[in-house]
Amino acid sequence: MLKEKDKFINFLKDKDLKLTKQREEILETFLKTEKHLAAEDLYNAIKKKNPAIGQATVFRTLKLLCEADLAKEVYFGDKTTRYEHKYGHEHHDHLVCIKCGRSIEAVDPRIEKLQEALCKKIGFLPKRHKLDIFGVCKKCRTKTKKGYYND
Amino acid sequence: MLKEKDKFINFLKDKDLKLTKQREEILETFLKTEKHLAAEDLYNAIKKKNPAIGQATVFRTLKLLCEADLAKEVYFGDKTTRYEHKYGHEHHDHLVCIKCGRSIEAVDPRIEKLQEALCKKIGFLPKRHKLDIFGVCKKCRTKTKKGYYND
DNA sequence: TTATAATTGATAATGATTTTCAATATCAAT
DNA sequence: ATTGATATTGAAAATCATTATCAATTATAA
Repeated sequence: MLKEKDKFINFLKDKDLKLTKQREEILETFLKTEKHLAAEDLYNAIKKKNPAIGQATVFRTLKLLCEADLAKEVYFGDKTTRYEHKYGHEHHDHLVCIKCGRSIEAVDPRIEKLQEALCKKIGFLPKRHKLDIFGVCKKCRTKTKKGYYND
Repeated sequence: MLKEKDKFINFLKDKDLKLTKQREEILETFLKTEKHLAAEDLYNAIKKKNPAIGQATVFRTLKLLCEADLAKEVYFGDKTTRYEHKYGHEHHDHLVCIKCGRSIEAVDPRIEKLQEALCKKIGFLPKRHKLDIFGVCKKCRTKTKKGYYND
C-alpha cells in the first residue's frame, strides 16, 4: 500500500504534477478493490466517501495511474475499459468467467514460449500480447447443483 | 461467394426476416474486403455504389451477419468494433501490426492444447478464447532501411 | 505569503453505436 | 398481379463511455 503510494508520489513529482486529495482518494480506493473495474465503478465507490468528486477526475486519474504503471487498461469485449492493478503483477493471461464476470489471472510459460516461436517463424516482432479465455469458473460450475456445469 | 449468400438467405428465412437490396449490397461489399473493417469503413465503401444507404442499416446488418455466423466481431484495443469474415475461417489468433495496422491470422495447435490443459488444471471450463499478439510485421520491419526494425 | 502553474467539477462536446418513428418495401397468400 | 401483415429503411434524436473546455480553486516552490 505504501509502496504504491510512494510510486505515485514520485511519478507526480517527476512530471511536475500535484498530489491532491482527490488523487490520493482515487488511488486508495482503487488499491482496495481487487477486481477489474470500470471507471464508473470506481467513481461510484469513491462517491460514497466523497460525494463532491467529479467523474472527469476519476477518468483523468485512472489515466495517470496507468502512466505511473500502477494500473493497466483491460478490455473484455464489451466496450467499456476496465482497469487492473499493475504494481507487483507480472504479465498474465485472463480466464474470464461468463457467469459471474470475475477473472482469474494465469500464466503458462510454455504458452509464452510457443507464442514467441510462432512469431519468429513468420518474421513478426512481438511487443506485447493478450490472451483471454472465456468460460465458466470452478465456483460457478459447482453452483449448478446437479454436478458440474458442462455445456 | 454463393455459399455465403445462401447461408444468409437461409438465416433470414429462418428468422422470418426479409432479404432486401441493402442487405444484399452490404453482404457483398463485406465479402469483397478481406481486412478487419469497422462499420464506418463498410458504410463508406457502400456509399460509393449506393449513396442512399443509411449508417444505421449498416450497423444493423453487420449484427445480422454475426448472428448468421458470416461475420465475427473483433476488438483490437481501440474502442471501435471491427468485423472479420467467419464463413470458412477456423478459429485463429491475431498478430496485429502496430505499424501498418494489418493483422495476420495464425494458429498453433500446441498453444491451443496448452490452453485447455491450463484451464483443466484450475477447474475452468473454457468456451472460447482470443489471443492477440501486437508487434511489427515482416513487411514493416523490412521497410526500415537499415536492416530489421528491432526495438 | 505569494506567485504561478496545475487541478478541479460542471458541463458541453465527441465518437461509436442504438433507438425511434413514419414512410416504404418484402413476401406469402390470395 | 394485388393485397395485407409485418419487417425494413433512412434520418434524426438518444445513449454510453469518454474527452475537452473553462472559470474557480488549490498545491507548491521560492
